[in-house]
Amino acid sequence: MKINFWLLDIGYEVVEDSPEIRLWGFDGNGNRILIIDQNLTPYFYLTPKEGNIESLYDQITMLKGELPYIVGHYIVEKKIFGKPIKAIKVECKNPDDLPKYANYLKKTLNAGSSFEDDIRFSMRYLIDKEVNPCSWMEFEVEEIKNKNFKVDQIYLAKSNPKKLDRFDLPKLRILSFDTVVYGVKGTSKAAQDPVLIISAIDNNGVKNQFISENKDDEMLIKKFRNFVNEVDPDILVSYEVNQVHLPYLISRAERQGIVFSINRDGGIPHRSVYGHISVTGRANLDIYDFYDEFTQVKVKSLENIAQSLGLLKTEESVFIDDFDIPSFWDIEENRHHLLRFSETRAQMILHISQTILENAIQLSTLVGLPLDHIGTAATGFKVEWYLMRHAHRIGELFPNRLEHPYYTYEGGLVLPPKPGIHNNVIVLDFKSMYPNIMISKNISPDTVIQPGEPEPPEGVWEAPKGKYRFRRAPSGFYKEVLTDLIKRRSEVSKKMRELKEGSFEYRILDAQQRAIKLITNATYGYAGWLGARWYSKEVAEATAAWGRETIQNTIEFAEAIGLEVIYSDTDSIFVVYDQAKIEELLEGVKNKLGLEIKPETIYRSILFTEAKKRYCGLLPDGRLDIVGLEVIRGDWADVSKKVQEDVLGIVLRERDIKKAVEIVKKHLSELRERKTPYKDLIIWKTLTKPIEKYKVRAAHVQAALMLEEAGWSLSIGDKVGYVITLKGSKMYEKAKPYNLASWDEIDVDYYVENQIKPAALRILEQFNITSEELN
DNA sequence: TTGCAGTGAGACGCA
DNA sequence: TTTGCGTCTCACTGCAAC
Repeated sequence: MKINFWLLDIGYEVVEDSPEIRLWGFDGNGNRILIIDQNLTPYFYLTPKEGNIESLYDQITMLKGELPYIVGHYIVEKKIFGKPIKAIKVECKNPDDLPKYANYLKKTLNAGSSFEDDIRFSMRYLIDKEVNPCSWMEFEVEEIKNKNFKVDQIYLAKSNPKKLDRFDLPKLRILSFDTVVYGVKGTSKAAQDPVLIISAIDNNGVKNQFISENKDDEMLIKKFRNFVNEVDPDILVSYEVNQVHLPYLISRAERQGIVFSINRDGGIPHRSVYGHISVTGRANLDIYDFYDEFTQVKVKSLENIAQSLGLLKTEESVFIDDFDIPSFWDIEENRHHLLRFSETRAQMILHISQTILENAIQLSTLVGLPLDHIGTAATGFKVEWYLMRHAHRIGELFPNRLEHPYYTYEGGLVLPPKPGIHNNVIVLDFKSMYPNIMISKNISPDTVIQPGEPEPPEGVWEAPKGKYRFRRAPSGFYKEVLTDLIKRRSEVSKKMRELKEGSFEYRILDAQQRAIKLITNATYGYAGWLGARWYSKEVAEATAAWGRETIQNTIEFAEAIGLEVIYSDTDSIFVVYDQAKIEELLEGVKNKLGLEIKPETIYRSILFTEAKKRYCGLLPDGRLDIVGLEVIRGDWADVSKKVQEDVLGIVLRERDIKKAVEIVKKHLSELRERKTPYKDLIIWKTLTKPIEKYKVRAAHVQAALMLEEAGWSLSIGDKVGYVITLKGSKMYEKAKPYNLASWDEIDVDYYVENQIKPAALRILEQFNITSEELN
């Protein structure tokens, strides 16, 4: 029989010596189903050291008796960096041992290289069968019974999947949960600290709260496990679920001999690639992994993200810090606050997940990674999986990751700005400059002409300063991929224009075009990444060089026709508005450079200091567009950021320097009178390496040490919040974690001289205001 | 010992 | 575990002056 199928999760098992792919998802009627596909044999490729493919083939034939795990081998025509080569496809029984087999054959047979032995079998399946997760396909299947999986139906695949033109989403059951753990000193430890509360809520309004009895969490964990299985969510979501909640629950369960079986195959969640925790048959999403979607939130916490999305109502904002949990739990009449707090968190997680999910699903479909890997896979890998799919279609072998020497090259061009306030300034942007350059110059690892190599008959594109050459034809790997991406994005945008903004289809397409844009724009960076399979310094460097040349020419042209250029950074120029001349510029750039430049923002006025990459513009609707300045930096105390924002507002909207000075003074006297909220004094900084690796003593590292002493365990990527106290003279001596200090210890002078004044003067110095005038 | 100029580490943001 | 460009603060070093 034929069925429609929407893929949610993929895995594989080796059953009785032969591998099977397990596809978890939905049929066309909304049933949760499992399709088992046994129609793929694991394999890798082998190439001979010197040209003689037949002899390598024969050697393998002769070895076959000794190597029962090799089930087949064939000579195939492939390409590597565009060059045709012959390779041997070696098929094996067990997918987990491919690298081992490949190495053995390389050693014994003195073969040259192996390829694709490091591709996980489930990814192999997705690529080879051209299956995209989170999308619809058609399968010829046969129903099977007698397998103990938590699904409505189980089928055996009888055909290869066929892509369907169907874009709706099945009705996904999303379960959000939050755990509260008891811990007297610092970070909770599974060995001693019990789980107090688990709050769970699904997108149908089903909710439950599990509470420990006298800090015994055995029943709580069992009940939660049963609840998950009962609700049977397709998507499990929480905040820090991969690093904190699930590992903790698993570890607590293990200690008490509870089988924490919440997987659809009856198993226990396990750690998988990219540090993510896999719950077989479901997609486990961690809001924490979708950091980049909330760049405006500087200190990433669930509450801050919720607030930025307008999900946090003031009456709900009972916020309880980790270190306050015991006091709320131990005092019976306060306990309801804790219960309410946890429930609110579960609700916030559910809300946030719905905004994330649309983008994640489209990204998953586009790059071909399963939904639960989308958050955890770094950008470079997302690009790479996308490229690998394309490579497979055109018979290109996936290059192995090689060691490359560290190499830097010149990047984008940044012009020093003209300081002061300018009126009516327009920003002109090159749209996707790097991808378009890569297309127009056919820049790709497989089109590079090596030095000394003769020019091909089709001719070459020569990068600025004659550094690199790229053949004009045929089209290279990157050009094909990027052309296709750009074409797809413009098709999606075209469809969107016919739809009502905010409609379901519109939102899906919007998420789609965002996914495409992400991959398109990351391709240049990918090419310059040392870890990339398709790394090419020629590609990265030449693209940047042509980029500089492009913007340079644009600036010169703008100035030649009498436009005043205020500033320029990489692919944008800021000019004083003059309609006729701007039209001339757009036309000229299009004709001369073959690239499109588009008017972007118009500022009523804009303020620059001498510094590059920092400015503040006043938008037509009266909002401030602040770029690079302290206001939008996460490593300044809120009090300084507020002062600077106030100053910018007055300076740009009212042009009243005196008033701006007064407002600074007002903030300073509030601080001196200790009226400034304590939390506005906290400075947050990230630990970017293990504490012992730091070469100089820094304030946030010292604060981190104090936290560790007090029982917290910190890891790379954690933000440390500290305040500057009166004790000591060096900054690192004066710093103290904010939760271990209080207002009385604050060094007011530091906040005056090193926080508020510098932030305010950054702007006011432009108007000759000195530090003394702020006293 | 103090002051200070120069250098580098470290964090974060822009395109 | 996408790139380079850039700002800014503070620690550290070495040297001169006290």
